[in-house]
Amino acid sequence: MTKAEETRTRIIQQAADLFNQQGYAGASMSDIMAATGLKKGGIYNHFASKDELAIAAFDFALEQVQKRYVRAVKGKRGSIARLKAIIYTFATAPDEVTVKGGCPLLNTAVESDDAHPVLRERAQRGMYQWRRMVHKVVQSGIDSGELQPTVNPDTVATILIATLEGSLMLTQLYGDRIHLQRAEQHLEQYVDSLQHVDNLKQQESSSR
Amino acid sequence: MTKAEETRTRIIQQAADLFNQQGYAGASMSDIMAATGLKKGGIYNHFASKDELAIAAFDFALEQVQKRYVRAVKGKRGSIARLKAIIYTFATAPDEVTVKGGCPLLNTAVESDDAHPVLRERAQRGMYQWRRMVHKVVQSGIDSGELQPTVNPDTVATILIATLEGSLMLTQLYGDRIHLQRAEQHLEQYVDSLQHVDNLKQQESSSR
DNA sequence: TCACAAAAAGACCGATCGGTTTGTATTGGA
DNA sequence: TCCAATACAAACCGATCGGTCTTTTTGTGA
Repeated sequence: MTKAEETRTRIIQQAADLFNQQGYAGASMSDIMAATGLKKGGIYNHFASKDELAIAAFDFALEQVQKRYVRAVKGKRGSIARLKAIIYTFATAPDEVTVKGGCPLLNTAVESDDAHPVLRERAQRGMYQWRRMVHKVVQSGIDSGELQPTVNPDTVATILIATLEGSLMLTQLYGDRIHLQRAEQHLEQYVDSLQHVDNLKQQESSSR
Repeated sequence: MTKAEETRTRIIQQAADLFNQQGYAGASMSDIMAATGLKKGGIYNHFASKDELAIAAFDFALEQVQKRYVRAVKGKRGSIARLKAIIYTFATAPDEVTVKGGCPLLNTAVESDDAHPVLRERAQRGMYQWRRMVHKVVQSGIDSGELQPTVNPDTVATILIATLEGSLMLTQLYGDRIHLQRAEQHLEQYVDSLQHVDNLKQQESSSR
């Protein structure tokens, strides 16, 4: 990696933190200059505009987050175990050093309600990928007979993501992890309730 | 109501919409001038600063939202019915004309993650009041024997609010109410599961 | 090692930010 | 009805916004 590429990624990392914490409108180029230690010329040499940097920063932040889930799911077998791995991964996200300021998907989705259609579309796509991941895990569980055939994968995805994102918001608002922990426990029960009755005999053997 | 008071509340209403849609940092005084049709002098005659207006707008938006819940809960008897009324009230919030741009609590909580401590504290207090409302309904249900004594009111509050707020975020992100509807259905089942076993015989009679 | 391309600094730009001041309608009570 | 209070408009303010351009510094391949 050449020096220029190093600088570019350094800018992206710092900007990702700032945008995630203060929002796109709330973080100024001056803030990014202060965080990176670079002057305007240095930054605009790598990015044509604030928009371009914001998009690169969002993509970076999302990639960091997604990597954790792919890793967590790969390490488990069975859809129940994988769903629980996703829940656990989200619940322990605040411990990670990756990107500060909470879930970039939630933050961007809420801020770009109205303004900034490009970021909004980015958030939609990122959320869709997450939904699809949950969907696939659930569907394979149904196909293998591990989950009840009446389970709706789309509904599971909505409930899982909504509860996790909502409880993360509460945890961040109060600076108290209890909300995320309650959601984690509740969702584990919920996931267990999707289990096919024939498989219930083995239920107590599952753990992290 | 004198003319001045009328103007003041008109500014607050318009500003509440703008701040809720674009965020505190994203909505400028010029935006508010354009929305109200007033010039700077006209606005600053009623509010000392953008901050003061933002706080007044948040308080107004929150009050509008809270009124709906108080009304919904008052119209029902029994904790199960009341919890379902809260869920239904939230799920149908997008239909209301009150304040545009989603839940002011969620928006403010997410944006004021880091910046703007005053609004953050306002959001904390507003969220606390909502949590307390759910808590009281659950507690009274436990006391009356309608709900299982092992139910934790704090946990119910967290799950309810997190799932609703999270699914609202999804609904807003995609412009699709299906997420809010799934959350509504899921939470109704969840609320039913809190019911004391002795009362299960009457369960099918409950509705909106 | 040297020369050249690329990276970063620094000065500068118009527009817009939140906010103030001063002048002018408008309102409402006597 | 008239006048004082006040609501509002209009012009103005320094600071900061995102962005450009020129100059200087720095990294790098021949």
